[in-house]
Amino acid sequence: MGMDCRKELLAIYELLNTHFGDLHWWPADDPFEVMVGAILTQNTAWSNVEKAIAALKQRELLSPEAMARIGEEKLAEIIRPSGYYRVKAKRLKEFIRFLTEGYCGDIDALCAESLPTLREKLLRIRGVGPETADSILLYACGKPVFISDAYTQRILERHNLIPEGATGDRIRALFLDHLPHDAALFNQFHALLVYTGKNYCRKKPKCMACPLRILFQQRVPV
DNA sequence: CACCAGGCAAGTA
DNA sequence: TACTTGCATGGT
Repeated sequence: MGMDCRKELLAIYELLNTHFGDLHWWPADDPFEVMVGAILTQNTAWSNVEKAIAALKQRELLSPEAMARIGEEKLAEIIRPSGYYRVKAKRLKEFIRFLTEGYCGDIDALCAESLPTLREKLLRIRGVGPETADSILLYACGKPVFISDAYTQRILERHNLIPEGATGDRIRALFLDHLPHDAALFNQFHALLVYTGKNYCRKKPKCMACPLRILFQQRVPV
């Protein structure tokens, strides 16, 4: 990334935002659904998560109280379409225990915590890593955090904006250090990067044909 | 058929 | 610290 990081990042944002418009993410009816979705979508296509969410809704299990009551094995079968269903049932249970024991299942009480405190607490839960924690913080609680994910890394690497193999922490710090801490900005920025990232394949050769290559190189110095 | 998807934890060296 | 592996369904 060049010397004026802020300008380059904002240039990318403006470019994508103008091109794709407001994507209004996260797709969910309420904050608890965001939290569940954040766990279910780990390394999984969102279309599969939708099936699991629908199954939970149909059984009226999409609340902290209901999900606390149901058995882990039973829960696993219901979320089966989302993949890794035994692991994810355990992770959901861990999260519910955290929410119940720490906040009596009260989402507002959870979100009332300060950003740094809540982030640390979320990261201590088995099954909640940086991306899941940040997704919950931003999209469920409205906290101003930037979410770094596989797409963010791939896009920035592919356009030589960051060195190869940069960690998620470094990438997140890049955005946090150079952009205003604005939840609305981070919300839309991450949405745009995920939306854009779907056009990128893992391996470079194929990706070089991606339609957004031109778009980036017109405006973004490398 | 192969490859991939909005990760994470546990094990190994 | 820095890799490797298991976890699993569903779409292209």
